Amino acid sequence: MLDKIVKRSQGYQPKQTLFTISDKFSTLYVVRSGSFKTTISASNGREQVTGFYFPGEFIGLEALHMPSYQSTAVALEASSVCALPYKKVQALGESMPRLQSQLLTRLSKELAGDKTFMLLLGKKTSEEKLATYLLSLSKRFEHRGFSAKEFSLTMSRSDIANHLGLAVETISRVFTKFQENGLIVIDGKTITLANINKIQALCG
Amino acid sequence: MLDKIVKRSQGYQPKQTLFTISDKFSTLYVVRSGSFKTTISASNGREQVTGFYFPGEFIGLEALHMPSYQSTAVALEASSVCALPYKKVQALGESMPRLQSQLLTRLSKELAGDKTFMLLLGKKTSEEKLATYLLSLSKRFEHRGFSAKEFSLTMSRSDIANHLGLAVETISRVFTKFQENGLIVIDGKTITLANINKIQALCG
DNA sequence: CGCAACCTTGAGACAGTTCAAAGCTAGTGG
DNA sequence: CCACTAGCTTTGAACTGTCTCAAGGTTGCG
Repeated sequence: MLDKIVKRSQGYQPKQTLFTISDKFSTLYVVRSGSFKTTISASNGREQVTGFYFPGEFIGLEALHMPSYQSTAVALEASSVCALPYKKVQALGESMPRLQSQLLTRLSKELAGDKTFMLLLGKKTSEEKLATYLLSLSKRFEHRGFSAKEFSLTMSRSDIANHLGLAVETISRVFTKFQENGLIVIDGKTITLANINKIQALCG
Repeated sequence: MLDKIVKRSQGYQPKQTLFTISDKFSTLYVVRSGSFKTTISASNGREQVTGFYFPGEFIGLEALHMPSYQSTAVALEASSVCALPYKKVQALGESMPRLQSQLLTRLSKELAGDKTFMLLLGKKTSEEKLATYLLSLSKRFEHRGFSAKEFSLTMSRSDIANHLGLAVETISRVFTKFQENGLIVIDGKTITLANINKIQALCG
């Protein structure tokens, strides 16, 4: 269905920018391969990682009907995307309510996810935060047909820490503790969830 | 436009529930008068206030195309809403792309707001949090044609604290400090922003 | 008017931060 | 193919913003 409006499928290098807050909004992106992070920043330079995006997921939904993007999106590794020029999506949507409906579904799911994430940021301890985060990644990968137990952490410790509202050092310590307790095994960028039940129990 | 699908306009008492997480999703609500809060809760009983809603604002958007609501909505004062049965919204949307477009806009704005809120929860100090919150309320009221400087805090200190990821005691202390520094004046439930520039400067 | 819920203030405790330094890893060019 | 460097990660130790606990004030409803 979307084939008709995919403008191009483009490659990105690690740290390459997909769009910036100051860019005019024109295009929705769907991750084809690799992974991305989105960030927003406060006036004083502090940054918040607002999300990570994997194959099949939409980037830029929060900018729909806005003059410009509301965040900055950056590739975490060698990645590629499908670009959906929004004008075409909209034009096609007029005759295909299903398409708009698809978008509504994606948006409301991301919204629901963000509300859940507020609970994490506002109420959880560092261990609960990391446990919840790892499990959420696991479920997303599983949903897309990948292993729920073993996957690659393409984002840096610092990105994870920032996203979860913690200092890098804290994340590092919790990773170490989880490993000592046999919950996970880390080998380079690859993490294995050795005891998903125990991780689940730690989520709070 | 929406007149055709408004099912009823109903009144709610303080603390009365609009919907619960366990309720089947069927209806979108638009606040007509008063105010509401939405919350989600963790398995262990901890709760997070995910948002406050004032006249003209939609409640329940994150449940679109979901089997059930994703949060609980409760009236903060005597309030009323317009109920939009989603089936009718959807049916009408087929022939009126504008309507779906309206929904997309609302959703993406709420999404953008939530991303900004992550920055607050993850990176700001207690003073920055409260300053940002007060200013955000001020802008929302101004946008709807009410005073930007003086309005009623219909939610409890405890709701504010919870929403901002702080303890009630901390919020109380910051309110006191802001008052001592001449930033605000509080009289019962009414707050006056005495020095918006200074508050703005504190937002971080 | 009296009770229950809410708000404020104080003092001590602690989770997570900051600062500092050493270990590791991956990418680059000779 | 190895040596070198820059950036990332880990670990330790001291510090601090916010929380928790406790108690006294205030508000508003019935």
